[in-house]
Amino acid sequence: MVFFLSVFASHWPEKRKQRFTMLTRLFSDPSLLPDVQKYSAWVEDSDGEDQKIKDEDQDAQDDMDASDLMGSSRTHSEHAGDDDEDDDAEEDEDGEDIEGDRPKKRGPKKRKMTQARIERSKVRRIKANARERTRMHDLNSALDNLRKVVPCYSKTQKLSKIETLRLAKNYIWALSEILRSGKRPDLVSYVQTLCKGLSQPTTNLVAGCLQLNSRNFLTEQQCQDGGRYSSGSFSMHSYPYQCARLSSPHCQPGSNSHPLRTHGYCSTYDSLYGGSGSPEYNSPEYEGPLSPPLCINGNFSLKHQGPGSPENEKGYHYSMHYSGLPGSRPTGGHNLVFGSSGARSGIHSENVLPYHDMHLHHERAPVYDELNAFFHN
DNA sequence: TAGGCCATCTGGTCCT
DNA sequence: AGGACCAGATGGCCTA
Repeated sequence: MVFFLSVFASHWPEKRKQRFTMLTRLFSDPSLLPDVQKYSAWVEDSDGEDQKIKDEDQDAQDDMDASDLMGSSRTHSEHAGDDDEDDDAEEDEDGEDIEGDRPKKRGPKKRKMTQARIERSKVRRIKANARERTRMHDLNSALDNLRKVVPCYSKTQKLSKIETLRLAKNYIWALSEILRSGKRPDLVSYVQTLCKGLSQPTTNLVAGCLQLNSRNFLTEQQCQDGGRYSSGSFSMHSYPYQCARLSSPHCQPGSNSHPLRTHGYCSTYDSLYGGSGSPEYNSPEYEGPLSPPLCINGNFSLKHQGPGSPENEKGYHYSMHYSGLPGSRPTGGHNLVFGSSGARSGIHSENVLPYHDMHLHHERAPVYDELNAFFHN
């Protein structure tokens, strides 16, 4: 309390703010009533004329009605705000006193807070907190799933939420551009697109994941920041990328051959195009599947979700599918990377994981049939 | 130590 | 009345 007094006394605007917070908290917890009393005393001491707060605090002690405690704590917030307004009036308008004319309390008449109501309110608040936690956990779980399907997934060094969303947006954009143009993008443009709007660390990370020194493109990228994406973002350079084995050594669990494997990363582009990962890289920190388990024809899969996962519980489906041709081997639909055939792009069907390795339990979506048809034609 | 990120609590609002 | 969603506040943790 001494601390509060000293702080409040030395920082008046901050004091008002904290008083507001303090009020709302005090009034939301009857167990803090003693503090309410202290607070009231302090208000009297510090404000002198501010009798209103004290009176209302006393009311809180006497009545403790439900609206003060829970759902309609706004009433007290308003009063706190009113107090602020009064303070402002006292400070800014030098004594324009409207307090006397103002009714003490607005809105519907408050109902008496019985002990039972207090208890119900507490229980309601606890349940609401639990629901909110669950909701946020579900949200985070979904975000984790998103992290797994954007480039540069790592369990050990996760992208932040905002960066994950940005990268996902860019990733969708990049894939859309690929589908729209039907052309293989050059790596630089690909990375540029992925890194639009990302922070510098994430940009470096993505670039690193894609085995590209970010300095090679950062300047250009930054020049483009704030501008519109150009349809020419993906040019027609013929990079000799090949669709590496998605099970390539440096991306295999336990293989640890990628430099970024020190952070548990593996890149999509690297996987798809046969990055320069060299076998000497070793890291023991691989902890999960590559991100994303995707071939550029739009098929990707998520790690198998247990029956208890929120998505499964709620019947969500990530419709990433095996898209093999009828009668073909299951891997047939995966050997296309920015090209119309595996031969043309230097891809062979053995360069991708077997169907059962990559796609555990996904359904088939018409859109991917269309995409496959597009790439096959 | 400042700043970023995150989890949690909380109250408001809307809807059923 | 209660649940879902949202945003603000807060404190902890981590890193440059």
